[in-house]
Amino acid sequence: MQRTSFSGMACSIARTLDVIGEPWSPLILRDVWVGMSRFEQLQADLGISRKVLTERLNHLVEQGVLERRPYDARPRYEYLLTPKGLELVDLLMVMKSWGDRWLAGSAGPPVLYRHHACGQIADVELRCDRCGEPMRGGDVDLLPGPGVAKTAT
Amino acid sequence: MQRTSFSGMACSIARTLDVIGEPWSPLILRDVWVGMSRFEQLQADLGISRKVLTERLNHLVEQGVLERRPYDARPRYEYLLTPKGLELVDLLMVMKSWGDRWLAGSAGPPVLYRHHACGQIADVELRCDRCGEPMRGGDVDLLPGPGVAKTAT
DNA sequence: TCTTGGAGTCTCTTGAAGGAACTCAAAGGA
DNA sequence: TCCTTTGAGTTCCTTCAAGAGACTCCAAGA
Repeated sequence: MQRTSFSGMACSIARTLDVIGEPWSPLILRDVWVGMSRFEQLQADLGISRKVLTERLNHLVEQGVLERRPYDARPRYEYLLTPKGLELVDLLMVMKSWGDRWLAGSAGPPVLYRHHACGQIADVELRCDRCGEPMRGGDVDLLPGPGVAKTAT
Repeated sequence: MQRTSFSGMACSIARTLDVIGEPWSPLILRDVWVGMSRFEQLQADLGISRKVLTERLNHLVEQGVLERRPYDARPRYEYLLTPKGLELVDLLMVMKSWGDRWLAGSAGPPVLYRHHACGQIADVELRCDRCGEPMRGGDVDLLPGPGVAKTAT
């Protein structure tokens, strides 16, 4: 995996990668999001080594993305999304759209989303939070912000 | 890095990770997006090992995310985003928003986006491509799609 | 002919990922 | 009371990717 940590870079993309950029982490997040919350379930579903799963879960809990909670009098725990983690699911939804579009082939999307608000099968679309118009890679200029060249505090 | 390939999974998130999930790949994409297109520039900016940079660039070219193009009569090449790659930038923009919100701290965002359409400093927001209402992790149900349990073709 | 510079390739070392066996603690059954 | 079961890790060993830096190759220009 990445032996070099990205967290020192003055870049929110790099910092985000330090939270969920390690191998398996996005898939763990996906599984927890859809309700697979226990160690054994995750391990069986992903086929990940138990050692790595332990490391990833610990990291995600430390980063405040998951919460570890006992669900029994015996030492049994489950992992749940925090609000911080739920907002990370945005990323998964965008990955799903891109994968559906470019990698699903003739078989079509493996999974569909039904949007609660309208009840339709839908995908996400990126829009400007100011004007509401579409906002994608080619639609912006980059400017230095206040946090440029500073480490996060 | 991930020794286990995710590409066999019937999941567009996993498949997308097989394209840009390796360490450094999203940062390479970011750099190319903002106009850093040459090997030496990328290596110097990221501090990545030359061997790994070569591997990543080759993989991204194979996957159709980048295009390798000579820019001189001498053997000199530059890397450019393909349309497939430009759509992947959606992912970077969402990572930037999340990182700004949860990791930037009091210093604030290192980088700002100015949206061409409205000229304002803005961030992306996820909306439903059917009804236009906000669409996030908690706003959808998952259904099996036509490509479920099939490998992509 | 020699030098320069971009774009890699090679080699060596370190350490993360895979895989499988082992541990631990509480509950429930014989 | 002791034994078994089960979820949740922990340990250990092997393999292979990442880091670091030296080396190569090739064409242009001095």
